Amino acid sequence: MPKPLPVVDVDTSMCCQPLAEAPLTTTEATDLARRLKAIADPQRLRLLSLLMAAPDGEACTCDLTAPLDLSQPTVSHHLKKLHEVGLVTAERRGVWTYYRADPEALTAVTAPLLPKDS
Amino acid sequence: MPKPLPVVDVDTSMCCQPLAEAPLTTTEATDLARRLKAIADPQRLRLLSLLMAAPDGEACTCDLTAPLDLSQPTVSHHLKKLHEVGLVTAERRGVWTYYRADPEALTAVTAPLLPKDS
DNA sequence: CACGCACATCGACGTACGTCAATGATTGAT
DNA sequence: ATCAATCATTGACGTACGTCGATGTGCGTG
Repeated sequence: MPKPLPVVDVDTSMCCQPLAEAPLTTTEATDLARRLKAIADPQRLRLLSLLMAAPDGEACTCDLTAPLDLSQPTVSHHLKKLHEVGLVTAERRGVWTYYRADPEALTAVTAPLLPKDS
Repeated sequence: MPKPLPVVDVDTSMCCQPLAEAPLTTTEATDLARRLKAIADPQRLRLLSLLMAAPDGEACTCDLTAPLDLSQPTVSHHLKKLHEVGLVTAERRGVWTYYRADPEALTAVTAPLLPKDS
């Protein structure tokens, strides 16, 4: 049999005491989820790691299609997704567009998830 | 006109030098993306924050439907998603199921995204 | 045993996502 | 001006996601 639970006033409308104020508002959660969705993809994670491991920390689109084994439009699409949330920067140099991962934007995504910022 | 780019051997098949080895393998990226997808949702982020801010760090399903303004099946679905990747623990006590956020699992998700672990 | 409560599962719906082939846009070179 | 190369955009396809109502499951009470 299960352990006896600390009964308080179960037969009322409220089964437990109300929760404390949540530290994340609706808009905060929406914005954070938007950035998290951008990196919550295997190919985009590999994309970021490829950029960070690249010489001079940058790479053009044509460099990324082969190691990811994806078509050029797909890589362009992923880079756009990452760019929209500010996780990568884009710089056009001649025919090529060089992408670069933004470390500060990455830490800004992980910061709200850490236990406490005391 | 754009700046003159450092030409090396552009007219060959390879436009640039190949990238350095990526620190993320395909399986690593897939696994990390799976856990990131679990938290890349506004409601699940609010769910986690509600759990962490709750008294004793735990709450049952019935406590979470009202502050999230979601139906009970939807909350149950989100809790299952978080449970599948180990971000929350579930403990049945009587009629209620008490959920609790796992701080170590959260830091394990953010760890690979931080700049360097030197 | 029968009833009520909390929770999980199922089925369905609309929407968003990941991917590609085809096409358009822009740049540098001939 | 024409051409080739890189990249972005479009349209389409299958799949997965978020949400709900309805239903099933398990537990505690009378």
